[in-house]
Amino acid sequence: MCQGRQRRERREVRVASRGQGERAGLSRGLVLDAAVALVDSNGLDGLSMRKLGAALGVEAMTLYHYLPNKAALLDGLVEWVVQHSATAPALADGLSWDQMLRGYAQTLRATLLGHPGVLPLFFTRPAVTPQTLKAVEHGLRVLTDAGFALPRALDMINVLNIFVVGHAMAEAGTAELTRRGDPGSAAALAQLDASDLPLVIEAARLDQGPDDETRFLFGLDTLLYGFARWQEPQHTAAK
Amino acid sequence: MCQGRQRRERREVRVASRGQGERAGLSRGLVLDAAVALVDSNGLDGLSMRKLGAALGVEAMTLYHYLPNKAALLDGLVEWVVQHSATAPALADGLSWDQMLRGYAQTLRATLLGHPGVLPLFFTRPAVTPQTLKAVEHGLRVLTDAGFALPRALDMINVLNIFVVGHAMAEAGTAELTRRGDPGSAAALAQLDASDLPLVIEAARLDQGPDDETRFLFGLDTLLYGFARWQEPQHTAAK
DNA sequence: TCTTTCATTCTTACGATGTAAGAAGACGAT
DNA sequence: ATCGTCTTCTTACATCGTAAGAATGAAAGA
Repeated sequence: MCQGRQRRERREVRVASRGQGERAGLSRGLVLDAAVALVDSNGLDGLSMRKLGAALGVEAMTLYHYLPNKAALLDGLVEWVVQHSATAPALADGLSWDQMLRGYAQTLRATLLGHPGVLPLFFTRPAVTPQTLKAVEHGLRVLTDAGFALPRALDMINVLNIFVVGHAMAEAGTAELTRRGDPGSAAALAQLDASDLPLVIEAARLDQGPDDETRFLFGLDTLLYGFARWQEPQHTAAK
Repeated sequence: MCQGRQRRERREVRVASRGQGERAGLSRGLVLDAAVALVDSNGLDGLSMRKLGAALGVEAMTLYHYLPNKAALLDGLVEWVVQHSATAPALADGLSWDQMLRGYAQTLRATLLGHPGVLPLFFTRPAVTPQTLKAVEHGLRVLTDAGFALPRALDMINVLNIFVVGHAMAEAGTAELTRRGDPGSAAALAQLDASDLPLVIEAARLDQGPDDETRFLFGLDTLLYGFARWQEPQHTAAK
């Protein structure tokens, strides 16, 4: 195994230690796996080419054989998360259009929250993969079959996506803030005249119970209820 | 340009040229003004302490007299945008609850799109300032007066905020993508079997007309229509 | 077997970044 | 003048993405 002679300095024994000149047996997939793991445990800021290389037992420049640059690595993270998302529930047949959208939204939220570090990338790197297009196609079919006009159906999917990603982002953002002390809001609140904000304070007091998921479901149900308005009546009963 | 014409200029020829040892007359406000201008023209990536210093005719380290670190600078950007937002329309009296929320959402969207580079910061840096709390208080009062339960009203404001910020972010994100070529989606689309996605293709063909604002208003109206469901009937006619 | 080729990995180096530490200049008060 | 204080600059360090090219080892042709 570790046949490395000590011509050079002795390397620290790490997970992926190799002898001198030995190959690491990498691939784009393995690099992305390691990158996601790194981001999951250390956040996006903790992802650098050098650290990723170290996690794989390799120098940073080696990674450029599998990815042209760091932007491609970030694209790969989004792609990875999308491909590891469990889309099966939402693609099941026999669901009504609102059940389908509900399942889709909840699955997407769970997927995104499973990798909060990758989340911000979803805004600037639209994940247009065969898989996501298939999902959109399926969604459009269910919605048009249910009596929604095609452009309307696309708007609905678009709005729903924005809400889900935005809500997950907000959840992950506040979670990260509370994780490291949250110095800002306390100071700002302290210097305010509380008597000027009776409703805010009362609401904060009442609102300690509901968690993020409850709030998410409130928004989701609101959207679905609002969508129903656009369903054209002559199709409501059609298969 | 006209830089380095002399070793040390004593007269103030340009905005940012000072004699040796002369003071720059900075302040936190001026630093933030310059930072916003820099981000507006060069994007978030174009903002570095050195570049910001150069824009102000000062070395990078000088900025640390007005801000403890770069995170505080980013916080300041969010604060700046919030404080320069025109909240007046939404705070006008005599509006129905849905008119108020509509105006608020449209004003917020316009503000955010006015500084797209700052936008991503809104997710991780909740702008809890006296001004925003005042706006929330006003919103809660209008909504409770209109017959919404207080926790429900807070959820509504929360969901609306997420939708507006999320939508603005998506708009700014795709705008930036098209600004620099958008190589990804074309390649992905080309290698797909178009016949598998008839609805997606038809929708894309039909959807060339509506712009971002139309889509935004669709989502906004959907939310407002959905919110109305929670209005408790005994108050609908009050005040 | 030797040699050529090629994929993979490493070394070195450059410019840019955030910022710690402290020196140095300018100014108001004594 | 001397002092403190505010402001600015200088220098330096670790870390970042990555360009250029050398070194290694495996596979393939001679």
